[in-house]
Amino acid sequence: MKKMLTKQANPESGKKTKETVIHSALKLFNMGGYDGTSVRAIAADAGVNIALVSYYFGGKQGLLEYLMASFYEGYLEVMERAAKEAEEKGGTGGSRLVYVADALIRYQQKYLYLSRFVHREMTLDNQLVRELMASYLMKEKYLLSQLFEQVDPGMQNDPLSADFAILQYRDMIMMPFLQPQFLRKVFYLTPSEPSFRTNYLRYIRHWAKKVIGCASG
Amino acid sequence: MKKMLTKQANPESGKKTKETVIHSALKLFNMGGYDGTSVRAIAADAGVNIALVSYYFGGKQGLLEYLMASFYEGYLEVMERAAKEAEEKGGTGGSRLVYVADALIRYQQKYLYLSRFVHREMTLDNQLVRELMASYLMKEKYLLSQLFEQVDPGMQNDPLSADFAILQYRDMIMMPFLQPQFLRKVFYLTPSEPSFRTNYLRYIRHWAKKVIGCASG
Amino acid sequence: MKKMLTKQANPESGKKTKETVIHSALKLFNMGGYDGTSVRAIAADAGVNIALVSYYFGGKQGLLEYLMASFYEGYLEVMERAAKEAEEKGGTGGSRLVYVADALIRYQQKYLYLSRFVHREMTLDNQLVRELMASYLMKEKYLLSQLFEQVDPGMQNDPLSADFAILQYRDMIMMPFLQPQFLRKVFYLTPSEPSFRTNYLRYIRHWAKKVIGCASG
Amino acid sequence: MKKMLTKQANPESGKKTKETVIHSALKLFNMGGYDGTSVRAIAADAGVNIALVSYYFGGKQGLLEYLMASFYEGYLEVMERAAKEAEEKGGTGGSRLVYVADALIRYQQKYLYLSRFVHREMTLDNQLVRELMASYLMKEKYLLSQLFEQVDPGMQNDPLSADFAILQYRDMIMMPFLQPQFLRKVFYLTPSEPSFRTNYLRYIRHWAKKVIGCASG
DNA sequence: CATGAATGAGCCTTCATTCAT
DNA sequence: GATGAATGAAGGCTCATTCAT
Repeated sequence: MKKMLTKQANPESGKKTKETVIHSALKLFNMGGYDGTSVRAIAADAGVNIALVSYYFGGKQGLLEYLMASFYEGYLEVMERAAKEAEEKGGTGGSRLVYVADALIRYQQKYLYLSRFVHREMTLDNQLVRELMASYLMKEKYLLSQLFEQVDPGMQNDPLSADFAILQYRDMIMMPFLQPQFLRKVFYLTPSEPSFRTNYLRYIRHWAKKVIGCASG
Repeated sequence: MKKMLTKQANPESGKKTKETVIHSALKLFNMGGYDGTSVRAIAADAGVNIALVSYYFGGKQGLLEYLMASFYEGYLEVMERAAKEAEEKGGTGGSRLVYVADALIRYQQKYLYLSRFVHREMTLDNQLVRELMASYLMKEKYLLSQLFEQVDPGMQNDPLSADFAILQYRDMIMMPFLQPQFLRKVFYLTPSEPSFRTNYLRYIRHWAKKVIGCASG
Repeated sequence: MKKMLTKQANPESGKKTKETVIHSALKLFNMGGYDGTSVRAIAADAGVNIALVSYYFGGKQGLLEYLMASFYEGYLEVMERAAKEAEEKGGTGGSRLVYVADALIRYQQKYLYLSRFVHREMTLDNQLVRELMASYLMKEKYLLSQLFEQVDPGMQNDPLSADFAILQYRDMIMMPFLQPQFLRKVFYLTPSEPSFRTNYLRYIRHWAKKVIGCASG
Repeated sequence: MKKMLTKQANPESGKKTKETVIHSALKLFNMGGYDGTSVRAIAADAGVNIALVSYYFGGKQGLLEYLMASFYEGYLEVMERAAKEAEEKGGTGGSRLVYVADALIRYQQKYLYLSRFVHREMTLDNQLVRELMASYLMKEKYLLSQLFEQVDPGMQNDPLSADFAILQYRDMIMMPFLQPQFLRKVFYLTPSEPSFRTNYLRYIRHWAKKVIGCASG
């Protein structure tokens, strides 16, 4: 009797439940961080059984790794493709930077919680982060370097400045998503809105033209 | 025998022990984050009794609040004083930005662990962060706005761009300390070294001249 | 090997384990009191995991409230039913008092540990006790008053004396269970034995006849 | 400087502080019980240093034993003297019971907190209680038996009834002090007030006359 | 596929006490 | 006589996970 009520046969629950868990996890991770969020809380928020997290992802750590990998694989893929497309389209170096930034901002807007969570978690200094840095972030740097090489070969005179520019470019793209509530409360900016992207890209174009020293097309 | 080692008469213990605890806490918080670090681990690292954390700070949460407040009070004080000094010294607007950045980078280099920890913890979205944002970050924004008003009155035509510039300036100053191991592993930069400050300030000067559009003096 | 012993498949565990915990709790509470007994000790005595107390009762306090409520609900139900039955049976007023006392003594003999524990805990002066007093003990007083009204309307001349009689009646019923080891060690009486009830009821009958002033039938 | 404020030279503090501690201890013990009250809370309530409890009484347990012994020594002394005085005064047996009850109620009214605390703590079943029972309560029973022997030699026919009468007499005397807040909230009686003693003694006189079967003079 | 009882480890906090001052 | 820093032990509770169903 009781079982029939709780253990309802849900033919499509398999995939759906998993996504519900992920959604709840991201929501709570963004409030309390990974370590500050319990599997219990996630399951409760998702309205599913506690054991399911272990069941689906092989434990809390598995969920973390799944999320990190998901983000970076998508992120790097977007970056790679956008860079290629920008190259094919031609245009000035600055326009290429803006094009890639646009794609990455779209991606992060699409996966708002995920992006923020991953960016924050990557500021820790533990083994998992080191491993992810050794793979994903190395590739990210490689892609960025390639992008900037094409963009501004003249800057190679001051390699350090070039690095700083790359760093700032990267930072500019992720910053609004790492600290959305700061932008919202202090600057009344809402990184999740489409209009934000438009406005921010204008600034990035300005930045590219001035700092990198090339027209943005 | 063992007692003689642990319960030694230490006339200056009071303050010293407290600082030892703080040092260990920051060290471990930087590796595992606040929630990922246990009071036990802190006490063990500091070589003191577990109960002391509650004894001195009124609990783990009290330690957190103490650290957050310590950082921001110092940080804002440095920013305020540097802004005033820069103004008194005269010079172009760009030079003022560089001067303030210099002071803040020095401050963060001095409190390396603390800075990084606070910056990361502020990306969470819980009540404590909201409270701190309502006080400290509001004042930070106020100081930054004042600084930029003096610097570049002409930028007011595009208020949004001005906000983005302020945001980027702020971000530029704290980014190396939020992600030091990323800079180290991926870009071979060491934010803790004095030479880093010198090099980075050169870039900031460049940035100020180009993006803000004023000579750096 | 060890796992096979501890994590045995026990189809009826759910209820059984809970009762084991309750039994151990009452046993230990009677020796050391509520505050003097640790959850660890209860779990150890019951041979179950410590976490189960929180799992089943929502914490130590929850266990306390569960026990208190369990006792009083049963106690008041017995009192109410016995009073009604005594009324239906007719008989003198004194016989009604004896009938109700009999039922309540039986109840307390059945739940020996529980009765003693609850009686003692109710002598404290904290919020929980005040809440329980506001509900259960008010009803108890109401039932007793009704019982005595029927029994001895003539006593209303001295309402204070009537109150004292009620109090003494109530006290007479619970006293042997609040201080069993005192009765045992000092008076060689064993409240848990059936013979005790028989003898004690004889005294109660005597008391009713003399103090209340009505034959006991 | 600071020391002068906190460590004031108090010439009479020695004895006064000790009594302050006792007073605070009893106050808190009555609310939360012995195990439910921490030494810290007592010291805080008394406004003295935490270490003083260990210093004065040799630990929390020492304080407990001190209080228990204090109560029973006074209680038994009062009972013994009152019994002797009642005998010297002559009068009926019932008047003797009332006289002794009067003295004991006065004593408990004088040491309200202490009485209640001791009565409750004696309902536990631990080693300390057993020890105290072996000495003090045995003597109490001896005194009571003597008192009742003189009072009602005829009751010896039913020795069990005599025991029950003694028990009820004893219980009648201590009950109002074991459960004062019950009397107050449920019956609007205030055992601490002088008028309560007067009224209650009238009932006791009634009880003695009827139950024990001797005039109260 | 999904459940929930049960576990062992660990969490943070508070305990009563000690000791040098 | 009195203090307060410091301790080791224990407190209640929550953690992520497992396993039989």
